[in-house]
Amino acid sequence: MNQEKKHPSLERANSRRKQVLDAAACCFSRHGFHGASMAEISKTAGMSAGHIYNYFDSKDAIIAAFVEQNMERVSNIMHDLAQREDPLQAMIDDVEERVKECLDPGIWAVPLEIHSEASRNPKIAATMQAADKRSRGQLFAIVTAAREKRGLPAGEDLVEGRINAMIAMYQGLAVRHVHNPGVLNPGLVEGIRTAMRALMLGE
Amino acid sequence: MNQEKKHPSLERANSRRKQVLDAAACCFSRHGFHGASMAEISKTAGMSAGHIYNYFDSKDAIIAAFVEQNMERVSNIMHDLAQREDPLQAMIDDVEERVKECLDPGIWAVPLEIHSEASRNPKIAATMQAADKRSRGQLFAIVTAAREKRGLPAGEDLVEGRINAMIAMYQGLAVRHVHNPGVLNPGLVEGIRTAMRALMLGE
Amino acid sequence: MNQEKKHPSLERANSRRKQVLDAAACCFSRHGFHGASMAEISKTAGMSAGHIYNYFDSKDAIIAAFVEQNMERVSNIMHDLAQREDPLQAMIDDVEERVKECLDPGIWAVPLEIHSEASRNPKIAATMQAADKRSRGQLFAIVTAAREKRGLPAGEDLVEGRINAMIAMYQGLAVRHVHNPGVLNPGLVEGIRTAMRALMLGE
Amino acid sequence: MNQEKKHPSLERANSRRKQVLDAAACCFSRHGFHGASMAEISKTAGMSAGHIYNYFDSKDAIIAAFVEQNMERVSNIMHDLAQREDPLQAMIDDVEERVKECLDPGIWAVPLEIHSEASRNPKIAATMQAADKRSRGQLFAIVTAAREKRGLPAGEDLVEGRINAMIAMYQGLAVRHVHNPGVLNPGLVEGIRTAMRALMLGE
DNA sequence: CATGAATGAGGATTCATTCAT
DNA sequence: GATGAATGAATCCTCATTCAT
Repeated sequence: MNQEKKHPSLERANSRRKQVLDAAACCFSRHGFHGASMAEISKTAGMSAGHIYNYFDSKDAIIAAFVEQNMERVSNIMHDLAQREDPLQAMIDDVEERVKECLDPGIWAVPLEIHSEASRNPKIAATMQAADKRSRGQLFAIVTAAREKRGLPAGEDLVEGRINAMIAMYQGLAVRHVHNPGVLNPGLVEGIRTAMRALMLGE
Repeated sequence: MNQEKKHPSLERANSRRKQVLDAAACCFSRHGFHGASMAEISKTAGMSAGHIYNYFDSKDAIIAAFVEQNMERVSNIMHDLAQREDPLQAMIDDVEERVKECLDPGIWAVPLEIHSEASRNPKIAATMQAADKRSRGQLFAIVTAAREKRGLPAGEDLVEGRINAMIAMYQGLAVRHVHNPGVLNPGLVEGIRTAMRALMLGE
Repeated sequence: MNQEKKHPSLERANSRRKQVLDAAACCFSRHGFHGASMAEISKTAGMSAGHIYNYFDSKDAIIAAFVEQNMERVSNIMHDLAQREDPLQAMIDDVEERVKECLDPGIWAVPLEIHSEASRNPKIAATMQAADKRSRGQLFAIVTAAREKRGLPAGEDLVEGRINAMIAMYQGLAVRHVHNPGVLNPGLVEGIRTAMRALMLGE
Repeated sequence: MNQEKKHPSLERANSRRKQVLDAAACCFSRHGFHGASMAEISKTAGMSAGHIYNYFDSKDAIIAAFVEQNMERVSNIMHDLAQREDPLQAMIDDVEERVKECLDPGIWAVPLEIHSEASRNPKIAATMQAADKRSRGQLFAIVTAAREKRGLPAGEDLVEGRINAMIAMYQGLAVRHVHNPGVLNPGLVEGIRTAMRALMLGE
């Protein structure tokens, strides 16, 4: 992999890579993965098309880098959540913040493209599934423990089902938002919170 | 639109169109909209690439046909729902059926692709937004009436927010499933139902 | 050749052929030879695309038919000219009529297309060259005789050169007119006549 | 326009553009605009088909470049003519040179194709008409002045009509030559000169 | 490190032509 | 006779990728 090619100055290399990733994020969210040409990305990144290949093996490799980036971000959220005194309540309290994240194109528009891209790129799909599994695992542990602590039913199927419902809701939100800017109506946060309360704290 | 070109035998024409649509659904769900070439679709449909253009103006027109197809399907669901004696309860009772529909690749895998495609195709985006708006409107009327009948709070924002939460959940389910085949664990339906109960019947 | 295929009713066949040729003339003059599809021609002719092939072997054969049609028309003009008492004077007197013919799109637009088509179709080119040669030959005889009768110089090179200059002028007129509708300004006929007088009657 | 895309080495870019233009001229004159494929042009130009698009937006753009090229050439001729002491006599003296230019396929064969293409490409047509108008305007001024100087009638209609006759003759020459290689018989130049003399110097 | 010229495979689309009915 | 469904080759054009400089 070129990504592991030795670049004399690791610092400069990382800066360049970030430059490319940022430019790509911008282009992808505007025109989609297939719609954004390497030419456009290179222009946005302020470097020549050819030079990008010194940092990424291929266009696919760029999206792979996103998946990893995203994985890390989610993992951090999980970690923070685990630190909270009452994770379940925290998830409910944080609904507004989380919803706004979902509706922030800068953050979520690209992941949507990634989902879509995963359809046709098995390698991306595998990476994504792994990341997804890991996140669910983290959540599972957190939720199970928290529910047990509260004396709520915490069967494996039950917890897993609720987690999946929750993730679906958030991801669905992101998906919908891309082309339905009106989703963020005043009642949305309350609606999500209502569902979250039932999912997390309900019998 | 070629779709409106006169084909002497309406029957045959519709059969051909369906043939193409089915093949396209298959190819799109396997390789995505851009990843599926007309050559592949035509081979799957069992007809020449050129001939497809007798029924669809362009590749884009094929996806547009999906949107309409889907629109109709959703509209039917709404209509049926409106007929039910207790629509809210019905939505909860039908969760399993609805969830399975969402997870049926034949039905939903394509819509994910559609969302993604809408990012770069304004025409598709417009069609989708219109369809979406219409569905939400139908749902809104049904839910508002049903909640009022039960004496539940039915403020505009509240109802709209819950409907959006619900739709997000279902759409998210479809999204997730594409690359997380394990979603359909035994607790999922119960999880969704829990959320639905809260959203529809909760104060 | 299909053109020689036996059609039970020769009458009907000829009517059909004319139908196609007329439609083709219309389509060619609007969109050019390549720009006019068989589908368009068939629609204009009021018969199915496939059926045209019962009368013409190919699209090329249609244009070939034009060349012959045109050949005949020109040949008739020559013949009429030869009958005139004073052909040279007649050519000068008829300038206006001839110029208007050149500027009548219905008559000349297609021949321009034919010229253009001949560039890439050697068969057409050969037919055209033959037709052209024949016309020039007829003209040559007429002009030589008439000049001799008047006691004007009538050397082979001289006559041929003047005939070529004259044909060029008329053909150029047709060419120019297609996209320069303003050519027909009040002085044009006089200009052409001035040139014609010099070419035909000049020493 | 890609033609205005920045190419660091203007020199190389122009060389490449010329390479393409030359190849295209060759291919167009052999097979016509539609008959010449980009593949053929690129092979003739000695570069890949894709690369041509770095210099020309489209096949159409190539023909547009010809029109401009030709416009410039004609404009130069006009300019030179205006400098001559006796432009009218100059036009007569230069007939041979001009005729040979018309019959040089490298120069004129393409314009015939252009005329034909203009039929279906309004953009090309507009460019051509503008160029044509400009040339006629230049000629008009030159001829009017020269005729007045000589005391010859120089009414607007008269001059315009003669100019049109003259241009038609030259353009027709080009047209004819494409498929009538024999036009350049020994008397042709004299024939044209005879006509020119009458048009320019005749009462 | 950096450029951008150059490649060439691959895509959507069109259309003359054929043939079963 | 007449249709139009069906074919498939050919066309223009795009774009990820390579490589000489």
